[in-house]
Amino acid sequence: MRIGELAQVAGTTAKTLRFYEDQGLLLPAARTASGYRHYGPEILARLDFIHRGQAAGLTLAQIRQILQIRDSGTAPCDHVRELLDIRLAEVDEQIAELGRLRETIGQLRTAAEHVQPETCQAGAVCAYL
Amino acid sequence: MRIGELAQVAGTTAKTLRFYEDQGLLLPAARTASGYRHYGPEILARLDFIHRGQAAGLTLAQIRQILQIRDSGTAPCDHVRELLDIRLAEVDEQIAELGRLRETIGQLRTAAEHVQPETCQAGAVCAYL
DNA sequence: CTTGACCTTCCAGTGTAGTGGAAGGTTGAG
DNA sequence: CTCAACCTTCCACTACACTGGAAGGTCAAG
Repeated sequence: MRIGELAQVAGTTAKTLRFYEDQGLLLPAARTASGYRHYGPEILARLDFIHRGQAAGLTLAQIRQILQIRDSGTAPCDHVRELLDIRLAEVDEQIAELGRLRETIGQLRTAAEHVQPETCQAGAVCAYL
Repeated sequence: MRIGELAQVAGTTAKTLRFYEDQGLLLPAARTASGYRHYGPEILARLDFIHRGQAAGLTLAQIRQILQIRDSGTAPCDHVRELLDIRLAEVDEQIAELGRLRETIGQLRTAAEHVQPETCQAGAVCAYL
């Protein structure tokens, strides 16, 4: 499979595949005599893994780490569990923070509802933000 | 007030103040004969406004827009209300999305709990991600 | 008068995950 | 043989809000 075909099958772009290789997420592809990359179908599992990792909100750096453990011959189970725990805690924190932000903005918006333009004439930029 | 002093009083850095001026958030500061910026105390209300806007999750571009309306002599009330509404919807959407992500990751983590390393030996990168 | 803290401008880099485009080589169908 | 469609590398750029550092000018205390 050439890079464009793989990109189409995997639902990405040739540009992104080269980028992934560059970033160490894909091992350097085999080349034809003329320098074209060519791939076997087993690469699809790796790309699917990358996509699943992204769907779970892992960074490419984290995904690369898992792949490198895998490539070194070790099962990355423990590391993956650890990353999922970290990610879970991060998401919980983000949700909590956004909840607080929502509260703040909601209050500002409520206060802004009943303000007359005249009140805005003060020296401040805006009375209710 | 010189820029360093203002930065300290306002809880920011001189670098950031120059950046804000550059970005159009602060009007060009008056200069001394030798080229030093100097500020009156009224600048503090503007900086506080910028900080409140950031705390509400507005981008500097949005804050600049409000300030420019203000600077043009119009009360920015309507625009601020509109921005708060948009921001509220964005935050709600982000919270919803993070909730879905949390669900996904939680399920992956639960599934990963009871996996034996041997299961990882399959051709795939990782059985449970 | 010197020294150190302050100020000036300008250029470059941070992190994330790519995207855009130029310049040039290869492939395969007609 | 030609031509479009594909491939290659390399460099620059996106958004966001700054931050770092170089090179040089200014100010105030001692």
